[in-house]
Amino acid sequence: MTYTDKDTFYLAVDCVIFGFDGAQLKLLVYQRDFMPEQGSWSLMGGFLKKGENLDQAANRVLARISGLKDVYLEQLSAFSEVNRDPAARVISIGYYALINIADYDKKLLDQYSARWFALDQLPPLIFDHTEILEKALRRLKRKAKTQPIGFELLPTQFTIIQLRNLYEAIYQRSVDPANFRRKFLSMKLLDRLEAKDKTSSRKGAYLYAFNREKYEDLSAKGFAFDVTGI
Amino acid sequence: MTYTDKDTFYLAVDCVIFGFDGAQLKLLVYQRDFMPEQGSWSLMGGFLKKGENLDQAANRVLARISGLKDVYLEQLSAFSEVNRDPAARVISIGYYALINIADYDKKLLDQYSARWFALDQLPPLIFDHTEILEKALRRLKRKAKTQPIGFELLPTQFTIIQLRNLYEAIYQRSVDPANFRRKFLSMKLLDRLEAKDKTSSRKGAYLYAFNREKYEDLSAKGFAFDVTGI
DNA sequence: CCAAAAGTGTTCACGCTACACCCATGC
DNA sequence: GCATGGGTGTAGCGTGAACACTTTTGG
Repeated sequence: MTYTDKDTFYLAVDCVIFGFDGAQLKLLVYQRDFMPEQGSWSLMGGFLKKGENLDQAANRVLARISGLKDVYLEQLSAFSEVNRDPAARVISIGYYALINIADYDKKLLDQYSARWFALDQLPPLIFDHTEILEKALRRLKRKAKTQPIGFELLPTQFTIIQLRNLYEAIYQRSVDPANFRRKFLSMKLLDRLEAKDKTSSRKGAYLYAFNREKYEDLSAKGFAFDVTGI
Repeated sequence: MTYTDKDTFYLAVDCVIFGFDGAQLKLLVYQRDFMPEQGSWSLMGGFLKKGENLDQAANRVLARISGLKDVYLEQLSAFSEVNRDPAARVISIGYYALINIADYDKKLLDQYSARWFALDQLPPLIFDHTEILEKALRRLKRKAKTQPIGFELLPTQFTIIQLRNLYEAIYQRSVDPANFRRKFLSMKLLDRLEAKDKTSSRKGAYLYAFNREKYEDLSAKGFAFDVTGI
């Protein structure tokens, strides 16, 4: 071995898992079943194994608690304070995931003592997990303006109003319905479907679907998704 | 130890070091003096030690090759492909630094077989260092629009034209002089000095200094640095 | 017909863009 | 006085913000 005089470290991944219930942005956390801090609320995490890279480790951890694969998952950054985990020197790589909360298998909640919390009702989290969450939130707020990642949090069919509710939840402020609608439809990335959602009005609201192929096409031609001015 | 059944890993930091010579954005790289890939061009890097966090390790590495402290340094992300370093499993945390190239101690170039390269004249880099560089460039391009980090690459006194040259170098495109000047001065973060720089014209161009105190003040009051529309 | 939610139109102000123009200075 | 780069003025266009307005439907 070439680097035998160098130190080695435990490496963990911790996942900030976001979901959207139609009104609020929510976070999936669980109660640790091992020491230290057994019983305290924690982000879903796990240790990196020799044969895998960090993205693979994060996907493995996410699949375990959510039952989901092919989920939007993005690396945040490394958290390395010397005493962040009192039990041992562990460097953690933060990730955040966006999942459609309706796809989530509720049976897993009991199995892992997990719970969805609204962001303003979160219990205290262990270690530096609140810091990881804050980084995830900042990243989500930034990315949602310039990448079409909001759709990851919605069902495949959704109304413009639901989409607006999502953006209002992410940015914690109200958004003008008329301008939001125009802004999004002007990008021509949403296909209007025949069906209407009549659960919240007599008139009914058209359902739309995000046309990812069209987005990829336009992106290749220099188009930039942008809803900075909503 | 609590996690004794878990794997451990070497952890490295690799620094993308940017400088600006007045016309071009440049990158400081060096020739490795140890195996593997001895003699190949590489980002400046080093291994994390037990008693320090990643930011400290990156600053240590940077101080060694540049002789500089208190340099702008920001974490990019983790690079963890299983075979990225053929000699051993090493997870690297990428960083990028912005330094005033005039402050740089040229004596260190020989000492470390280091060299400044223009971005379009870079030699091949080892491992995944080109990927780290690309991430650094994307980050720099994004950040320079919304944070006053460009000044880190300039002397404390500079003309508006020099500042514009820097932005043109970062974004690889020409920028309208009139609009750039107005945009920057409208933020009122630059103090105009008495002195003029007469090296490139008879008339002379006023020197300016970035007023960081004013920036901090305004930021606290909700002001957002923004040159997106240059 | 009415209430309520979905969806459209219209005006205004501001900021980016482009480019014409003026200014200061050394030779 | 004129060439050269530094610096200012300004008209036009596009877009976000605000809010009034029309549409649709079940009761």
